[in-house]
Amino acid sequence: MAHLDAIDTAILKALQQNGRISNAELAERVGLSPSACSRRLDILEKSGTVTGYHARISPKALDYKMIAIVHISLSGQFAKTLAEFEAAVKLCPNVLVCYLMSGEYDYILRVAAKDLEDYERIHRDWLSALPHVVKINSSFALREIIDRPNVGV
Amino acid sequence: MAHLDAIDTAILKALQQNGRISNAELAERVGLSPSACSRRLDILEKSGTVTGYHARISPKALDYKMIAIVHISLSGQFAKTLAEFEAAVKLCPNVLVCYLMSGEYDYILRVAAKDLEDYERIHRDWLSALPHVVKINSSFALREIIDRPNVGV
DNA sequence: AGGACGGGCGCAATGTCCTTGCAAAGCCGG
DNA sequence: CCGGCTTTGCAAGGACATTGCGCCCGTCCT
Repeated sequence: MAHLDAIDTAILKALQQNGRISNAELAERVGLSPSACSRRLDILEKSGTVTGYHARISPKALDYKMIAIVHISLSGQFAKTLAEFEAAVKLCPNVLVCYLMSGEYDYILRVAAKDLEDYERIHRDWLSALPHVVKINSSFALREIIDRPNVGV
Repeated sequence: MAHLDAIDTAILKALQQNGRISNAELAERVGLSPSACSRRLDILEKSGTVTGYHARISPKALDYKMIAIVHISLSGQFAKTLAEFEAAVKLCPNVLVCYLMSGEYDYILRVAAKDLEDYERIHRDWLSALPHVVKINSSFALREIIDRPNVGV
């Protein structure tokens, strides 16, 4: 992942906002010929600077109407304890985000569910089954105020 | 936003995973001719089912190395209080996610910062300036375990 | 039951776009 | 000042997106 100049940054910004823009328009927007732009983007992708392109789907369309924020504490902080927990949590497809945190709880999760009944199932079959957990605290999102894909977009 | 059949769902799933796939390959993947696929996608976009396409950039490349989770309590739950807070929080570009929550705190925020100094600036200039706030609790992500763009991908 | 209607499909054509080779221009170090 | 490296713009060939058109199938109404 080499150094990024102003044009690279412009390419990344444009694709953050519209990831399905054509290469021709992207080139025009950053002030480059299409071929040069395509080659730069190719480098950005292969170097891992661009990690992927994803469509954002209206959650209602997919029937995931519910977001839960789950705080979890483990029974210890040994590397093995953390590793086992993390390996297990990665298997749950409803967990969108998981961070190891500073502060009162060890992990914070963002979980998507179709409804309360679905969340009850996820909680029972997945979250409660995670290893080394000593405390789970679920809160539910009442309303989404902001959900930006990236900083400053 | 009309009803989605199996092919629509397949289109959405494919574009969730790779939002820059060509229409030709998308069509092949869902078992449709390119023209039919293009027309379906057009409908999905215009109906608001697909809300956008976004490149995912390695946070390190953009120098945002730090994620903070911020819990906030307000001085009341009146609609006007909430509305004023929400209007203000939307203006901060570093706030990636904001939910109105059930539970102990009123809002939960996910904030991106370049480093601790940058976060201190955001906290001072933005978060502390939000109206009606009576309590702010910041925790920092030590490590990212999962960050999925969508459910089940 | 039969015909009219409409939604959705595939095919084909045209215009646009992506990609790769190539030569020239810029940049840096020796 | 020169040689090598990088990156650019241009051109060509092949792939792709889009739109019109005719067809098929399911539905509704008589």
